[in-house]
Parts: sequence; C-alpha cells; structure tokens
Amino acid sequence: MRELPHSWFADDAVLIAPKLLGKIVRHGETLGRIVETEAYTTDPASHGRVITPRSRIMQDTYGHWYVYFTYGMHYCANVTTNKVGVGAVLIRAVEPLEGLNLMRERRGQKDPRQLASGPAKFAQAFGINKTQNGLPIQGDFTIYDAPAPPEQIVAGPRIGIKAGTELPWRFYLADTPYVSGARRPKSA
DNA sequence: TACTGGATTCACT
DNA sequence: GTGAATCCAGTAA
Repeated sequence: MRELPHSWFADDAVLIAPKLLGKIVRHGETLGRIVETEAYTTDPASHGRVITPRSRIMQDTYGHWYVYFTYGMHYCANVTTNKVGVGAVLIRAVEPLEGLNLMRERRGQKDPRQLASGPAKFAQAFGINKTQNGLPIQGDFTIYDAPAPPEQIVAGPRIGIKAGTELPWRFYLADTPYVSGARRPKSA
C-alpha cells in the first residue's frame, strides 16, 4: 500500500474530508478503513476559530496529527489540512481491519461495530493519545491510499453542539455498520 | 488564580 | 431521553 504524500493534505479541510473516506489508517498493529469524517476550519464549533497554543497546529501545519483531550477522559484524532489557512479533519469512525484482538483489549468490547464507531472510540482502539499530537502522518502512524466508491460517500447532516451556528461538515460511507451514532443538536 | 465548559461515551430510566 | 464521569485549555480578572 502507498502512503498518502504530504502534499495530499494541502487542500481545504472541506475538500479533504470526503476524500479521506475509504482510506486506510494504521497505528502500529492496528489497521482500519475510515468510514466517517468531519471538517473543521474557522467556524464557531472549531478549535480553529481562535488560534491558541493548542490550535496553532491547525494553522501552521498540514499532513500532521492533531490529537486533543476532551471531557476529562477522551482523545480525538484529527489530520491537519490546508497549506495556506486553518483546517483539520476529525476522524469520527473506522471499520476495524487488523489488530482486532488488541482493539478489543483496549476497548473492553467484543463487537467489531463497537470498537471504533466514534471519534473517541477510534482513538482508544488504536492506542492514540497526546503523545501522538503534532506527529507527521507517516511511518508507524499513517494513512494509506485506497479507492472509495464515490456513490457511497454521503454528506452529513451538519451535526454540531451549538444550535444556530455554522456547523462542521460531516461525511460518511453509506452501507457500513461502523459509522458513529452522532447526536443531533439539543435544540434548533 | 479561579472558573467554565467541552469536536464523547456509557449506564441507567 | 437524560445525566454523570473527569481534567484541561481557554478566558477573565
């Protein structure tokens, strides 16, 4: 398999997010197919709306991992994008392909559909934490090229936590049981 | 220095 | 459908 070259991540996050579907992500022994993504740029729901020490990586790099810690217990993994601006794509769900026993051990779950069907589930199953933050997408923690049938790519509902604001762009593959059960906004 | 709330998940009703 | 868990980045003072 061929690794995605650094230049592949130079475009805007909203363009990269659907193109990531079907690609193969690997961290060590764990391997899976990306089935759900979400694009963040400078919208109100994004860390990139204000550049801080944490979010600076969204502005300063592309083709790197941006891993952050949230809700006191979860990690989420993004790829940074956009050579000339601010952007990142959150990996929301992955279909497990290799290293399932290791994922089951890390997750405490047997059902393959419960191993990586959510951004924090993916991070836990693949052993991702803040030590991976800022690493380039290559080597031991990388993404391989793979074809994604265009007819299976679905553009979101634009789910977000702040009703009435500009929401992130979410994309997923149809006809897989491995996508997340993302919640709708609490109120319209 | 103190406070607030979160790009989530899970258990429970 | 609802709420708890849990800690850190960001913000205001």
